[in-house]
Amino acid sequence: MPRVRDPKRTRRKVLEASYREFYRHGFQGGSINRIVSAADITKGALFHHFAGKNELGYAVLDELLTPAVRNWWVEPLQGAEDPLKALQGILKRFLKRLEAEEPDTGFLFNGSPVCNFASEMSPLDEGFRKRLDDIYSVWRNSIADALKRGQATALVRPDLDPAAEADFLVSIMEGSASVGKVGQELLFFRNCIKVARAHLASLAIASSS
Amino acid sequence: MPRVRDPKRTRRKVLEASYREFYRHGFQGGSINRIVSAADITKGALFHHFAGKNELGYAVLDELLTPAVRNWWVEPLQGAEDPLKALQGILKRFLKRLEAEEPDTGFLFNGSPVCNFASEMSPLDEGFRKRLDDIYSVWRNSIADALKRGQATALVRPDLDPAAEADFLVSIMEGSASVGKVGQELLFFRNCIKVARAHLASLAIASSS
DNA sequence: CTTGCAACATTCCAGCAGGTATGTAACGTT
DNA sequence: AACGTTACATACCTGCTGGAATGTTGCAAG
Repeated sequence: MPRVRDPKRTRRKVLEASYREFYRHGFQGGSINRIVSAADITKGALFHHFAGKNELGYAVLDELLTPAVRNWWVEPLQGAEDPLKALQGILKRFLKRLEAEEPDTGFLFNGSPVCNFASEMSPLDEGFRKRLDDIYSVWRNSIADALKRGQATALVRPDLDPAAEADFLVSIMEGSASVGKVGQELLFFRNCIKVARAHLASLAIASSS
Repeated sequence: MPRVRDPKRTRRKVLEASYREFYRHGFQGGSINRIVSAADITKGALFHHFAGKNELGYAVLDELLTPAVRNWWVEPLQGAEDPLKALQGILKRFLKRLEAEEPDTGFLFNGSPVCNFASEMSPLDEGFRKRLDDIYSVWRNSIADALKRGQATALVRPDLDPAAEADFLVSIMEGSASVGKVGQELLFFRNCIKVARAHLASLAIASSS
């Protein structure tokens, strides 16, 4: 019997336990029973807050992963005057985080949460596909818009296609996460980021100063 | 009862049906029962040829996906005198294949088979991780070696890191497959390949001819 | 011609999956 | 203080999963 009632907190616990479970075992491989015991609640509580496993996955995407993308990419980019510098900064920040995280629970071992959902569920369920499409659209648009602004202020080469560059960059991020988790070595990520940063540098208008 | 006995053929049928099943539903989401009925055999036959579900997945990696990577990347690269031209050719060939495939069964909807296995299973099972690590190592080494040869013959800029470039390229291929399958539009792949080809072009030694 | 094993086919099963039905206690409302 | 609703808790259920056990038949060697 519940000693104290705190629906917001309960919902949060379920959501975060679900995130960890799905991150580790995948969505289909993730177990409701394990989520329940990890969150230290009961199945009745879970199904009171969420209609089913799919809705639980949707909520993880909507309420945890979408904000994470906003935090990592959208916000840093929309406030920046030099988009290329901002992108370089994001990559640097990302690498620092990789170096700081402990094994087994982080990016280096489990890859990108968004990409994992996308790989597994987007061909299987339209609800997942739609939400993932939204996430990637926001992500890509934030980069493309920043590059466009950079072109307008003569910081970025005018001959390149901002949308194509954005697609390319997101692919690099998600691809390196998926491939890198197999080898589980930081060097792989360092390599990808090194080349990506050189590529970014080549997008600037060559200044003759 | 079996009318004709053809163990090689039976094994092949199981293997290919398993590949399709795992490609569509993932490994954990893939069902042995569906494989059995799709291959039009019985469960006894399947377990006669394969010790369990994991071994079946291993066999798909070893006998189907490893050869595919060799065919698409290793062989074209090891016989080429100009590695950059060869890489451009592979990208062209890949795009042609994307344009030719029918919906729902192909790359555009289901992504890269190797990457799907990697995303889902490499953190969960060491047998999978090891095999996937081998596949990616072969892939990356074939690119890195080709670039090194290009440096030796003064076709590729000497200041770049072949291993890092290889890691970067593989990430692009796998990343675009994972992200692109969400949107299911050819334009995304065209964009990625366009930028990738421009990047490849920038790796050549600037000829003043 | 039989004998033996490989190549299947058939049947069955324990376990866990997601989900439901129902019960009960906390808590805001009037 | 009585009531109704929200927020849980407990127990249970059906379906499917991977896999084991056992049965049967083709086929090649001796």
